[in-house]
Amino acid sequence: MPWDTEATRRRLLDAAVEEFAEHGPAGARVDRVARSAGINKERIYQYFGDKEGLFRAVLERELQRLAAAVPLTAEQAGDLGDYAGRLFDHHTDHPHFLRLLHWEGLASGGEAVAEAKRAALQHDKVAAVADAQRRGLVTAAIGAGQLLYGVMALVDWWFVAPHVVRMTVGAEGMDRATQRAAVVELARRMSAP
Amino acid sequence: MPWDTEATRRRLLDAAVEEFAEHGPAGARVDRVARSAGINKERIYQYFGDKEGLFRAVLERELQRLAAAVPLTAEQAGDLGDYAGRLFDHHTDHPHFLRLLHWEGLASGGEAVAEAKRAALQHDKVAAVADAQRRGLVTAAIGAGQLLYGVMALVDWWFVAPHVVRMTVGAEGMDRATQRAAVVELARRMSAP
DNA sequence: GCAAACTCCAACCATGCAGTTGGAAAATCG
DNA sequence: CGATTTTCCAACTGCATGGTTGGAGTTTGC
Repeated sequence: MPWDTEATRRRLLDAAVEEFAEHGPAGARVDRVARSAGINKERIYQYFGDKEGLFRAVLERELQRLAAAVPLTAEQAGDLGDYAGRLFDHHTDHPHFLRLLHWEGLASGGEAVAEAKRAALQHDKVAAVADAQRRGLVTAAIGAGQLLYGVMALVDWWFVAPHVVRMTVGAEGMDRATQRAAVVELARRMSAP
Repeated sequence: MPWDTEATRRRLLDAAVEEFAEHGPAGARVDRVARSAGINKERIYQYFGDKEGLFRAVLERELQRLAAAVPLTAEQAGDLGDYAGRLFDHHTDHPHFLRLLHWEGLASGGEAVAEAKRAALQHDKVAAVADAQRRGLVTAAIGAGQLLYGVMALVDWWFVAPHVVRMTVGAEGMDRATQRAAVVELARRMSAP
């Protein structure tokens, strides 16, 4: 039977996403990742260097997926409510990502994973919003960066602070459809010209 | 020299706030808390039971401080932009709290610290917003709970995902005054009738 | 077909860390 | 003052965990 190193890698990453999303960089256990992937622990160190390297690899893969799944072109920037909805949907389908992102934000003090690349990507989105502002589709009362910030904040918080949400809107307000509608509406109102 | 157990307790809590805010429940080191407080580690276990107990004590104290510092009465709920600004100011002055809150959200799966008490407090705020809606000061197009959610999300994200913010608005957009103005404006637009 | 290079694993190691213990100094109570 | 209780601490323990090693099986290049 031939080696399938790519599959080994992927299985490790799949297990690692779960583990890191659940427990964060500090709480994650390398042994658990290996066991859950059915691969020997030593492979992790061979492929990814150390625990932090594994975390970076995991996060980069998820970042790539998000960027591919939820674009924001100049056309699309005209309706930020729609963008908020699409973002919300992606996070609903891939609940790991936002947790990873916020573990990263809380844990890492210095430079972010793939900072330059991500900054460039964000910059493009801000430019798209600025374009929509110029065309009068979106309010120009606030900076484009700040508007984009607002949309991200509105979408993300459900996933990042679910316990506060629960205490605020109650169990009945935790329904995904209701949340989605609220986010879209809030984003629209925020960005209306 | 007489004992001052209250001071011991307080010094431990002060050191623990720093430690937990910086490293989170999993990354925090009990030894470090004790050393930084200049108190023996064993005291922590005597006073707070275990590491988790210490975390709970820390969080409860900060929650109390926030509740006292940034109220939301029915009168005040008429201007959610103002509330957002006050909230922003408190978090700027006490940067530990939001980090603790989000470590809690990410780490703990089950019940939140002092859940019942906090839920009641949030409920009061939601009621205040609902009242403002009835008086026509705030939009009724969205539920009161969802509106409050929006304000919290807008305010908190600066502190919780600073790395993403940095990549989005650039170093020049990280200025506190600019951020505050943006939050207030966004909250106003969101909640305008 | 054989040697070098690569994949994989079980067992091992060192250390960092949450939690404990035994006892000394200080306060309290009679 | 003496007995008892409480505060405090240095030193210890046991274990979980990140990271390593030596070697056996597998593929590839010549």
